[in-house]
Amino acid sequence: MSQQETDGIQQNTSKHRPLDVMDRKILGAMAQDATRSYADLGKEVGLSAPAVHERVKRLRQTGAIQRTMAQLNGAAIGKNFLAFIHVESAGWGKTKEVIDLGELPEVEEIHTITGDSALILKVRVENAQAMEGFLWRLYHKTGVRSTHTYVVLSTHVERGVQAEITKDLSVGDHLT
Amino acid sequence: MSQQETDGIQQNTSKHRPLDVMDRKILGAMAQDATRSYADLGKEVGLSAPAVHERVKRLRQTGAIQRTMAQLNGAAIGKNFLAFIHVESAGWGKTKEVIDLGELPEVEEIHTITGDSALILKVRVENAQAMEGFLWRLYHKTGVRSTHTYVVLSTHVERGVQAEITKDLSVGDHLT
DNA sequence: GCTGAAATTTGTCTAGG
DNA sequence: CCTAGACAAATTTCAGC
Repeated sequence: MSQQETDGIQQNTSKHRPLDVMDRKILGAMAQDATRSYADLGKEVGLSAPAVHERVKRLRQTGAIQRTMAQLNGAAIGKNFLAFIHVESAGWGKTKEVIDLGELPEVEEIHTITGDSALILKVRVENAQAMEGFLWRLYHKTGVRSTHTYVVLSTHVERGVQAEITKDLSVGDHLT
Repeated sequence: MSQQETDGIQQNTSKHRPLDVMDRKILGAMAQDATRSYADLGKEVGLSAPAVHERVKRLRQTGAIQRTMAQLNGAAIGKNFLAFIHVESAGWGKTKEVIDLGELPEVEEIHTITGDSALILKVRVENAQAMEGFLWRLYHKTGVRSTHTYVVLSTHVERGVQAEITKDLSVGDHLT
Protein backbone atom coordinates (compact mmCIF):
# COMPACT_ATOMS: atom_id res chain seq x y z
CA MET A 1 0.00 0.00 0.00
CA SER A 2 2.90 2.30 -0.51
CA GLN A 3 1.51 5.51 -1.89
CA GLN A 4 4.28 5.92 -4.41
CA GLU A 5 2.04 6.23 -7.40
CA THR A 6 2.83 8.26 -10.43
CA ASP A 7 1.80 11.68 -9.28
CA GLY A 8 3.08 13.21 -12.45
CA ILE A 9 5.40 16.16 -12.16
CA GLN A 10 3.33 18.06 -9.69
CA GLN A 11 5.41 20.14 -7.37
CA ASN A 12 4.17 21.59 -4.17
CA THR A 13 2.17 24.39 -5.68
CA SER A 14 -0.87 23.86 -3.53
CA LYS A 15 -3.21 26.62 -2.60
CA HIS A 16 -1.82 26.44 0.89
CA ARG A 17 -5.13 26.91 2.51
CA PRO A 18 -4.35 27.41 6.16
CA LEU A 19 -5.07 24.30 8.13
CA ASP A 20 -8.35 24.46 9.96
CA VAL A 21 -9.04 23.06 13.38
CA MET A 22 -10.01 19.67 11.94
CA ASP A 23 -6.71 19.34 10.12
CA ARG A 24 -4.81 20.18 13.26
CA LYS A 25 -6.73 17.65 15.29
CA ILE A 26 -6.00 14.97 12.72
CA LEU A 27 -2.34 15.92 12.55
CA GLY A 28 -2.08 15.96 16.30
CA ALA A 29 -3.55 12.51 16.59
CA MET A 30 -1.50 11.01 13.80
CA ALA A 31 1.73 12.51 15.08
CA GLN A 32 1.30 10.36 18.15
CA ASP A 33 -0.28 7.28 16.63
CA ALA A 34 -0.53 6.75 12.91
CA THR A 35 -2.01 3.27 13.20
CA ARG A 36 -5.52 4.41 13.98
CA SER A 37 -8.22 3.89 11.39
CA TYR A 38 -9.89 6.76 9.63
CA ALA A 39 -13.18 5.83 11.23
CA ASP A 40 -11.57 6.01 14.64
CA LEU A 41 -9.98 9.36 13.91
CA GLY A 42 -13.27 10.61 12.54
CA LYS A 43 -15.07 9.83 15.77
CA GLU A 44 -12.52 11.84 17.70
CA VAL A 45 -12.53 14.93 15.55
CA GLY A 46 -16.16 14.82 14.50
CA LEU A 47 -15.92 13.83 10.87
CA SER A 48 -16.82 10.84 8.76
CA ALA A 49 -14.21 8.35 7.69
CA PRO A 50 -14.20 9.46 4.03
CA ALA A 51 -13.78 13.06 5.11
CA VAL A 52 -10.79 12.15 7.27
CA HIS A 53 -9.36 10.07 4.47
CA GLU A 54 -9.59 12.93 2.04
CA ARG A 55 -7.96 15.33 4.47
CA VAL A 56 -5.14 12.97 5.25
CA LYS A 57 -4.53 12.41 1.57
CA ARG A 58 -4.35 16.14 1.06
CA LEU A 59 -2.10 16.60 4.07
CA ARG A 60 0.30 14.07 2.59
CA GLN A 61 0.30 15.65 -0.84
CA THR A 62 0.89 19.13 0.46
CA GLY A 63 3.71 17.87 2.63
CA ALA A 64 2.18 18.66 6.00
CA ILE A 65 2.63 14.96 6.68
CA GLN A 66 6.10 14.19 5.42
CA ARG A 67 5.91 10.48 6.03
CA THR A 68 4.65 7.79 8.36
CA MET A 69 7.43 6.03 10.17
CA ALA A 70 8.11 3.58 12.96
CA GLN A 71 9.98 5.14 15.85
CA LEU A 72 12.60 2.64 16.94
CA ASN A 73 14.16 2.15 20.34
CA GLY A 74 17.86 2.78 20.00
CA ALA A 75 18.81 0.50 22.86
CA ALA A 76 16.72 -2.33 21.47
CA ILE A 77 18.77 -2.38 18.31
CA GLY A 78 22.08 -2.00 20.11
CA LYS A 79 22.61 1.71 19.66
CA ASN A 80 23.35 2.85 23.17
CA PHE A 81 25.43 5.90 22.43
CA LEU A 82 23.81 9.19 21.48
CA ALA A 83 25.56 12.50 21.08
CA PHE A 84 25.09 15.99 19.75
CA ILE A 85 28.09 17.26 17.87
CA HIS A 86 28.72 20.93 17.22
CA VAL A 87 30.85 21.53 14.16
CA GLU A 88 32.56 24.75 13.26
CA SER A 89 33.42 25.10 9.62
CA ALA A 90 36.20 27.07 8.05
CA GLY A 91 33.84 29.28 6.12
CA TRP A 92 31.13 29.60 3.55
CA GLY A 93 30.43 26.60 1.41
CA LYS A 94 32.73 24.44 3.47
CA THR A 95 29.97 22.37 5.02
CA LYS A 96 29.03 20.28 2.03
CA GLU A 97 31.24 17.36 2.96
CA VAL A 98 29.83 17.29 6.44
CA ILE A 99 26.25 17.47 5.21
CA ASP A 100 27.01 14.53 2.96
CA LEU A 101 27.52 12.51 6.13
CA GLY A 102 23.75 12.54 6.37
CA GLU A 103 23.77 9.46 4.19
CA LEU A 104 25.22 7.47 7.04
CA PRO A 105 22.65 5.65 9.17
CA GLU A 106 24.16 6.84 12.44
CA VAL A 107 23.41 10.46 11.57
CA GLU A 108 19.87 11.33 12.56
CA GLU A 109 19.91 15.09 12.24
CA ILE A 110 21.98 17.79 10.59
CA HIS A 111 21.13 21.44 11.12
CA THR A 112 22.82 24.63 10.03
CA ILE A 113 22.84 26.95 12.98
CA THR A 114 24.90 29.96 11.97
CA GLY A 115 25.34 31.29 8.53
CA ASP A 116 26.87 28.52 6.53
CA SER A 117 29.71 27.73 8.86
CA ALA A 118 28.29 26.02 11.93
CA LEU A 119 26.37 22.76 12.22
CA ILE A 120 24.69 20.62 14.82
CA LEU A 121 24.70 16.86 14.27
CA LYS A 122 22.69 14.29 16.15
CA VAL A 123 24.49 10.97 15.95
CA ARG A 124 23.51 7.60 17.41
CA VAL A 125 25.91 4.66 17.36
CA GLU A 126 26.53 1.39 19.15
CA ASN A 127 29.11 2.44 21.68
CA ALA A 128 31.89 4.84 22.49
CA GLN A 129 34.28 3.19 20.10
CA ALA A 130 31.93 3.65 17.20
CA MET A 131 31.48 7.28 18.18
CA GLU A 132 35.22 7.73 18.22
CA GLY A 133 35.36 6.31 14.74
CA PHE A 134 32.70 8.71 13.54
CA LEU A 135 34.42 11.70 15.11
CA TRP A 136 37.67 10.65 13.56
CA ARG A 137 36.04 10.58 10.16
CA LEU A 138 34.23 13.85 10.80
CA TYR A 139 37.30 15.73 11.89
CA HIS A 140 39.16 14.75 8.76
CA LYS A 141 36.56 16.30 6.51
CA THR A 142 37.87 19.37 4.73
CA GLY A 143 36.45 22.52 6.18
CA VAL A 144 35.98 21.15 9.67
CA ARG A 145 37.73 23.54 11.97
CA SER A 146 36.65 22.12 15.31
CA THR A 147 34.06 19.89 16.90
CA HIS A 148 32.49 19.72 20.33
CA THR A 149 30.63 16.59 21.39
CA TYR A 150 27.87 16.47 23.99
CA VAL A 151 27.22 12.90 25.08
CA VAL A 152 23.64 12.14 26.02
CA LEU A 153 23.31 10.26 29.30
CA SER A 154 19.54 10.09 29.48
CA THR A 155 16.70 10.97 27.12
CA HIS A 156 13.57 12.27 28.81
CA VAL A 157 11.58 13.40 25.79
CA GLU A 158 12.02 12.47 22.16
CA ARG A 159 9.23 12.94 19.67
CA GLY A 160 8.41 14.60 16.41
CA VAL A 161 6.81 17.87 15.50
CA GLN A 162 3.68 18.42 17.54
CA ALA A 163 0.63 19.95 15.95
CA GLU A 164 -0.52 21.80 19.04
CA ILE A 165 0.53 25.38 19.40
CA THR A 166 0.98 27.04 22.76
CA LYS A 167 -0.29 30.55 22.96
CA ASP A 168 2.39 32.26 24.97
CA LEU A 169 1.84 35.89 25.84
CA SER A 170 4.17 36.08 28.78
CA VAL A 171 6.63 38.30 26.95
CA GLY A 172 4.23 40.11 24.71
CA ASP A 173 2.27 41.20 27.73
CA HIS A 174 4.76 43.76 28.79
CA LEU A 175 5.21 44.97 25.23
CA THR A 176 1.63 45.92 24.58
CA MET B 1 3.90 -23.45 22.65
CA SER B 2 6.43 -26.11 23.50
CA GLN B 3 9.60 -25.02 25.21
CA GLN B 4 11.97 -27.51 23.66
CA GLU B 5 11.74 -28.49 20.05
CA THR B 6 13.55 -31.45 18.65
CA ASP B 7 15.09 -29.65 15.76
CA GLY B 8 18.75 -28.99 15.67
CA ILE B 9 18.57 -25.26 16.11
CA GLN B 10 18.35 -23.98 19.63
CA GLN B 11 16.20 -20.90 19.69
CA ASN B 12 16.33 -18.49 22.56
CA THR B 13 12.66 -18.25 23.41
CA SER B 14 13.02 -17.66 27.11
CA LYS B 15 14.09 -14.05 27.13
CA HIS B 16 14.33 -11.14 24.80
CA ARG B 17 15.75 -12.87 21.83
CA PRO B 18 18.32 -10.73 20.10
CA LEU B 19 16.97 -9.40 16.86
CA ASP B 20 17.83 -11.54 13.90
CA VAL B 21 18.48 -10.36 10.39
CA MET B 22 14.79 -10.56 9.52
CA ASP B 23 13.84 -8.31 12.40
CA ARG B 24 16.43 -5.77 11.41
CA LYS B 25 15.27 -5.72 7.82
CA ILE B 26 11.71 -5.17 8.94
CA LEU B 27 12.73 -2.44 11.36
CA GLY B 28 14.84 -0.75 8.74
CA ALA B 29 12.00 -0.68 6.26
CA MET B 30 9.38 0.47 8.75
CA ALA B 31 11.60 3.20 10.14
CA GLN B 32 11.47 4.82 6.73
CA ASP B 33 7.94 3.94 5.67
CA ALA B 34 5.44 2.41 8.05
CA THR B 35 2.60 2.47 5.52
CA ARG B 36 3.78 -0.61 3.66
CA SER B 37 1.69 -3.71 3.96
CA TYR B 38 2.90 -6.84 5.68
CA ALA B 39 2.69 -8.70 2.40
CA ASP B 40 4.89 -6.10 0.77
CA LEU B 41 7.42 -6.23 3.55
CA GLY B 42 7.32 -10.00 3.45
CA LYS B 43 8.30 -10.06 -0.21
CA GLU B 44 11.29 -7.90 0.56
CA VAL B 45 12.61 -9.88 3.50
CA GLY B 46 11.46 -13.31 2.36
CA LEU B 47 8.59 -14.06 4.72
CA SER B 48 4.86 -14.43 4.50
CA ALA B 49 2.53 -11.69 5.58
CA PRO B 50 1.45 -13.43 8.80
CA ALA B 51 5.06 -14.04 9.72
CA VAL B 52 5.88 -10.37 9.29
CA HIS B 53 2.79 -9.44 11.22
CA GLU B 54 3.76 -11.63 14.12
CA ARG B 55 7.25 -10.21 14.23
CA VAL B 56 6.03 -6.65 14.09
CA LYS B 57 3.59 -7.35 16.88
CA ARG B 58 6.41 -8.74 18.97
CA LEU B 59 8.67 -5.83 18.09
CA ARG B 60 6.00 -3.48 19.35
CA GLN B 61 5.45 -5.38 22.56
CA THR B 62 9.12 -5.57 23.38
CA GLY B 63 9.51 -1.87 22.67
CA ALA B 64 11.86 -2.14 19.73
CA ILE B 65 9.16 -0.23 17.86
CA GLN B 66 8.09 2.48 20.25
CA ARG B 67 5.28 3.75 18.07
CA THR B 68 4.40 4.52 14.51
CA MET B 69 3.83 8.18 13.94
CA ALA B 70 3.25 10.73 11.24
CA GLN B 71 6.24 13.01 10.77
CA LEU B 72 4.86 16.51 10.36
CA ASN B 73 6.34 19.40 8.47
CA GLY B 74 6.99 22.16 10.94
CA ALA B 75 6.62 24.93 8.40
CA ALA B 76 3.33 23.53 7.15
CA ILE B 77 1.79 23.94 10.55
CA GLY B 78 3.27 27.34 11.13
CA LYS B 79 6.23 26.39 13.27
CA ASN B 80 9.10 28.12 11.53
CA PHE B 81 11.44 28.56 14.46
CA LEU B 82 13.58 25.70 15.68
CA ALA B 83 16.31 25.93 18.28
CA PHE B 84 18.52 23.82 20.48
CA ILE B 85 18.80 25.16 23.99
CA HIS B 86 21.60 24.22 26.32
CA VAL B 87 20.63 24.56 29.95
CA GLU B 88 23.00 24.58 32.90
CA SER B 89 21.41 23.66 36.17
CA ALA B 90 22.43 24.74 39.63
CA GLY B 91 23.14 21.20 40.72
CA TRP B 92 21.89 17.71 41.31
CA GLY B 93 18.18 17.20 41.27
CA LYS B 94 17.55 20.70 40.06
CA THR B 95 16.46 19.68 36.60
CA LYS B 96 13.03 18.32 37.43
CA GLU B 97 11.20 21.53 36.69
CA VAL B 98 12.90 21.82 33.34
CA ILE B 99 12.16 18.23 32.44
CA ASP B 100 8.53 18.88 33.28
CA LEU B 101 8.55 21.31 30.35
CA GLY B 102 8.45 18.21 28.20
CA GLU B 103 4.70 18.32 28.53
CA LEU B 104 4.62 21.42 26.36
CA PRO B 105 4.03 20.71 22.68
CA GLU B 106 6.86 22.98 21.54
CA VAL B 107 9.42 20.79 23.31
CA GLU B 108 10.44 17.93 21.06
CA GLU B 109 13.44 16.59 22.91
CA ILE B 110 15.01 16.76 26.35
CA HIS B 111 18.31 15.07 27.04
CA THR B 112 20.55 15.00 30.07
CA ILE B 113 24.08 15.47 28.88
CA THR B 114 26.26 15.81 31.94
CA GLY B 115 25.61 14.35 35.32
CA ASP B 116 22.30 15.71 36.44
CA SER B 117 23.02 19.33 35.86
CA ALA B 118 23.10 19.97 32.14
CA LEU B 119 20.38 19.54 29.56
CA ILE B 120 19.81 19.92 25.84
CA LEU B 121 16.34 20.91 24.67
CA LYS B 122 15.02 20.84 21.13
CA VAL B 123 12.23 23.37 20.85
CA ARG B 124 10.08 24.28 17.84
CA VAL B 125 7.74 27.23 17.94
CA GLU B 126 5.95 29.59 15.57
CA ASN B 127 8.35 32.48 15.50
CA ALA B 128 10.99 34.39 17.36
CA GLN B 129 8.49 35.95 19.69
CA ALA B 130 7.20 32.58 20.79
CA MET B 131 10.76 31.43 21.34
CA GLU B 132 11.41 34.46 23.47
CA GLY B 133 8.39 33.59 25.53
CA PHE B 134 9.59 30.06 26.00
CA LEU B 135 13.06 31.18 27.03
CA TRP B 136 11.55 33.63 29.44
CA ARG B 137 9.60 30.86 31.06
CA LEU B 138 12.57 28.51 30.99
CA TYR B 139 14.94 30.95 32.58
CA HIS B 140 12.57 31.54 35.48
CA LYS B 141 12.54 27.88 36.43
CA THR B 142 14.27 27.25 39.71
CA GLY B 143 17.61 25.62 39.24
CA VAL B 144 18.26 27.14 35.83
CA ARG B 145 21.62 28.82 36.05
CA SER B 146 22.12 29.74 32.42
CA THR B 147 20.91 28.95 28.94
CA HIS B 148 22.47 29.11 25.50
CA THR B 149 20.27 29.01 22.43
CA TYR B 150 21.35 27.81 19.01
CA VAL B 151 18.87 28.88 16.37
CA VAL B 152 18.48 26.50 13.45
CA LEU B 153 18.58 28.20 10.08
CA SER B 154 18.28 25.14 7.88
CA THR B 155 17.60 21.48 8.50
CA HIS B 156 19.38 19.10 6.14
CA VAL B 157 18.61 15.76 7.79
CA GLU B 158 15.92 14.92 10.30
CA ARG B 159 14.83 11.36 10.86
CA GLY B 160 14.45 8.76 13.55
CA VAL B 161 16.64 5.96 14.73
CA GLN B 162 17.97 3.95 11.81
CA ALA B 163 18.21 0.19 12.05
CA GLU B 164 21.32 -0.09 9.93
CA ILE B 165 24.63 -0.26 11.72
CA THR B 166 27.84 1.00 10.18
CA LYS B 167 30.88 -1.12 10.78
CA ASP B 168 33.53 1.48 11.39
CA LEU B 169 37.11 0.35 11.78
CA SER B 170 38.72 3.62 10.90
CA VAL B 171 40.10 4.17 14.39
CA GLY B 172 41.05 0.63 15.11
CA ASP B 173 42.94 0.53 11.86
CA HIS B 174 45.64 2.91 12.88
CA LEU B 175 45.96 1.28 16.25
CA THR B 176 46.91 -2.09 14.89
C1' DG C 1 8.18 -20.15 13.91
C1' DC C 2 6.38 -20.40 9.35
C1' DT C 3 2.80 -21.23 5.71
C1' DG C 4 -1.52 -21.00 3.28
C1' DA C 5 -6.30 -20.23 3.51
C1' DA C 6 -10.17 -18.16 5.58
C1' DA C 7 -12.55 -14.57 8.17
C1' DT C 8 -12.82 -9.94 9.51
C1' DT C 9 -11.75 -5.21 9.30
C1' DT C 10 -10.05 -1.07 6.61
C1' DG C 11 -8.90 1.43 2.76
C1' DT C 12 -10.57 3.52 -1.30
C1' DC C 13 -13.58 5.15 -4.72
C1' DT C 14 -18.11 6.57 -6.47
C1' DA C 15 -22.69 8.55 -6.50
C1' DG C 16 -26.30 11.36 -4.54
C1' DG C 17 -27.88 14.70 -1.08
C1' DC D 1 -19.05 17.46 4.19
C1' DC D 2 -22.32 13.46 5.00
C1' DT D 3 -24.39 8.94 4.05
C1' DA D 4 -24.33 4.75 1.79
C1' DG D 5 -22.77 1.31 -0.96
C1' DA D 6 -19.41 -1.59 -3.21
C1' DC D 7 -15.10 -3.42 -4.27
C1' DA D 8 -10.18 -4.00 -3.39
C1' DA D 9 -6.85 -4.74 -0.15
C1' DA D 10 -5.18 -5.17 4.25
C1' DT D 11 -5.16 -7.07 8.97
C1' DT D 12 -5.82 -10.92 11.91
C1' DT D 13 -6.84 -15.56 13.22
C1' DC D 14 -6.15 -20.43 12.89
C1' DA D 15 -5.19 -25.27 11.63
C1' DG D 16 -1.33 -27.87 10.32
C1' DC D 17 3.42 -28.63 9.58
